[in-house]
Amino acid sequence: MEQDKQVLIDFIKKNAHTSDRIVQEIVSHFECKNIPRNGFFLKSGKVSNEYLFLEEGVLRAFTLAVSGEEVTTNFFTKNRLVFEPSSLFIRTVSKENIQALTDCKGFSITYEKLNMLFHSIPEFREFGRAMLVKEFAAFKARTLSSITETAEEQYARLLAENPEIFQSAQLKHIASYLGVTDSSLSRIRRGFSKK
Amino acid sequence: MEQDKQVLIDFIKKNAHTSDRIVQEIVSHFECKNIPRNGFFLKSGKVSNEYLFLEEGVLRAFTLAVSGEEVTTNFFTKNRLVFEPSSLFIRTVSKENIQALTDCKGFSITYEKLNMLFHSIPEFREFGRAMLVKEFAAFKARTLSSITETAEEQYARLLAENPEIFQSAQLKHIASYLGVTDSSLSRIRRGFSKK
DNA sequence: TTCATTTCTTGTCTTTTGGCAAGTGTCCGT
DNA sequence: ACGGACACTTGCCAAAAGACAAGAAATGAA
Repeated sequence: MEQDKQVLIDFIKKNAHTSDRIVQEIVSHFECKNIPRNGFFLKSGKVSNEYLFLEEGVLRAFTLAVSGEEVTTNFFTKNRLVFEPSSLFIRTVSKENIQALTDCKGFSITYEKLNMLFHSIPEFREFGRAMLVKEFAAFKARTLSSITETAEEQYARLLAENPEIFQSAQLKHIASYLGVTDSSLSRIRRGFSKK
Repeated sequence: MEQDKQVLIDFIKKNAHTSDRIVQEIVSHFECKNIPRNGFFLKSGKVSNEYLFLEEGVLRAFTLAVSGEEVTTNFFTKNRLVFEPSSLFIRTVSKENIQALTDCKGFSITYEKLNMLFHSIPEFREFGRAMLVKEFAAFKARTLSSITETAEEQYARLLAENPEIFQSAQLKHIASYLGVTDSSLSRIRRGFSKK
């Protein structure tokens, strides 16, 4: 029985400039993927083997700092791709975990099939490169804002741009993403870092 | 007259698994590129059009924060590639500047030729993807350390891993790279943040 | 509903960092 | 050698953030 892949089809159409027939061929290799809340899309120590389009839900990427606490490195929200480039594409052991904060559903494809499509469909290869570069650029932009903006400004922007994260992530998850402690973030929230 | 491209040849051989003949074909499209100290490899507002292998010298990438001051986002040292992925590959206007801190020499290829080689030589395409992913992974690793490590530890690691940067970069360049002010970095250097 | 666990807030205090600004040092050109 | 521009250091004080701990609020299970 076939799932409704319309959202995935629209996403690929928008980002790969190719015919409807080829888009159909591409999406036919994606499989429905559900991850329950708290389930893992990727565990550190494993080699990532999946490329996921997230149709619904929120995920969080994190790594363990030397001190032992979790540091959130990314959030993933609906209608975007979820993958860990270095582990997936260089086939190395991942340092990151990617965990579902809510029940998630989407469509995934294995590394092997993804590569097969990259080889056989040049437009999809371009799509893959564009998505990789887009992730890279987004990551750079965020890093830059972590240097130039205060935690307060970053919080405000995250809230404006990705409000759905705040429905599912804990305060400490967001705090470590912004590089502050959870008590500091709690104060920032209340609007008075000042006494 | 031909320049000595041996270092470039070795770099590509090490990172692209292909025949000597194809490596020769690839490097034949690279041209000698010299950038004098303080010259720009890329200026913000322009679309990047070059992919550079740096044989000798040090470059610095930076952007202007809203407050107006320069924030160093990267350093490039010899025997690695220099490029700005989002501007080069998505053909967007760059927010970053890449400027030579010392006289630099290397070999560059235009976007157009690079793309042509990516299309005609699958192994070089793989090389390109691997380099992109490698840059991405390195960038992520650095960002992570900026959250989990103190400025002091980051400074120590930068000094251990890229001592050549300290020969050519100013204190304020390194300070903004580490996300601290130059006076703080000066204190860190002396080893007494403590009174 | 009630209890227990977890999450979040808040107060106090300490440490770190930033913002000046003055002082020292270094490099260049004349 | 002199002056000037620039880079770096340092002191002082203020602002920001962290550590720790107590308490409030929310969540979930029985």
